[in-house]
Amino acid sequence: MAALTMTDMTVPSAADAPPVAPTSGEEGNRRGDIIRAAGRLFRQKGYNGTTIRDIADAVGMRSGSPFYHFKSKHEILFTVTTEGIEVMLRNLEMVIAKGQPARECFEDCVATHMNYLLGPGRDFAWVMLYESRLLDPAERAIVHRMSARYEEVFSAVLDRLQASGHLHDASAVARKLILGAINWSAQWYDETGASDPQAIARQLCALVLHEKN
Amino acid sequence: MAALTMTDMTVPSAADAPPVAPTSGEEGNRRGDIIRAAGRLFRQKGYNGTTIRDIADAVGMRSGSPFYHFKSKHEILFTVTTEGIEVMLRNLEMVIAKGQPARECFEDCVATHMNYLLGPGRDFAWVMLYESRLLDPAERAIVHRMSARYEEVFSAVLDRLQASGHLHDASAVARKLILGAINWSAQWYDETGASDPQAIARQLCALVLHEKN
DNA sequence: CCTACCGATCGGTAGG
DNA sequence: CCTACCGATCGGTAGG
Repeated sequence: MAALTMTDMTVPSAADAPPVAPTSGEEGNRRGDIIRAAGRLFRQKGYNGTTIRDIADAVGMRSGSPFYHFKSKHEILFTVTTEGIEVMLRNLEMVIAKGQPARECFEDCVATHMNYLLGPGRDFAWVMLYESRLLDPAERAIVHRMSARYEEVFSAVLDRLQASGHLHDASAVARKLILGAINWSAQWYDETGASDPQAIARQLCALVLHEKN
Repeated sequence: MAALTMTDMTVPSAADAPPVAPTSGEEGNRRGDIIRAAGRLFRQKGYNGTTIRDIADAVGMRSGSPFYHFKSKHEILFTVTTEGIEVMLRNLEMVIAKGQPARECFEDCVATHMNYLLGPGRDFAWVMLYESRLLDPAERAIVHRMSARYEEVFSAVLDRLQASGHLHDASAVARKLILGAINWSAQWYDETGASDPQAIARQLCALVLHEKN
């Protein structure tokens, strides 16, 4: 479960060069390449519809080579999935640490969630949402625990929203409904080239919140 | 695209008995058996994670026999998918035909949608929502057209809701957000044994609507 | 709807 | 990270 921190990868020094020259003219971190390619393919064709050969092709490897970096296809799925939740949870906690008023905090949380979901986290978040159920029970339990942690934190935001009179219902069902509206956007964002994530987040807030001016 | 009408299947007369005696002691419609078993398996393990042998086993056939009823595995997926949308669209149009006031109509639509999604349509609706993207482009286009038709009808309901002052935003994005909150319930309904579909529908309405008493 | 089967493909490994 | 390969499984078919 070690964070992949692919987000903050910077240009590595020449000393990091792998022992064997990479196929492309790039630097290192072939492991990260595999994860990113796998994420994209898993989203497009599903986990079971993607072969190790697809992934290897996408990063310019031969079919046996991904197993030098991961011990199984399942481990690739697990890594993509946890990358997805970890980033989302980290983002959420950073927003909350700002200590904004309830309403501003909520809108910021939603916007941040959507910015990742529809932007850089497109593949990772999608795989977490729709493919992680194909993991083994033990792995799925870990993922489930992390998702539960996310909801727990999000729940506190909703509680404050209710206390400030902006939200009437902060129950578990209401929380699921709101998160559903948010997460579902990954399904339709592409086809409607319309709004940006930020704007969608604002519309969601307006839909659910009661203004107190 | 012919409706399967598995919903209104009743006890067939003895004259409908298949030429070859079925393995189990039951009546007919092995095709319907296959569709139902496939729906359940596709939801549990995904389309690509389900084999023809899984489906055949589930209905007590040998692995080659499903191809007597369907010309390919894809055709099974397509049939399950269209069954899902057709029923949902039919249900929606029946509710609208009642001619209720905007607010009552909306709540009825949501409740009906959720009753099918979380009840008898669990497998069909799930496959439509999450597995139909694995269809061929041509088949997917048909499914997409039917979903668009559903949204179109649903959109008219939202427009009336806006006209009556119960909803501020009836835009395409708002529609997607509302449908997302509804559809996402299929993801969490099982684990939280709490509310029934009806109650969830009511909470969704309260969350989104402005009361005008 | 069964028997018997096929060609293709898949995840994964040994050995370097 | 490549070469070369394996056993298992898969969707689908011929013929009855």
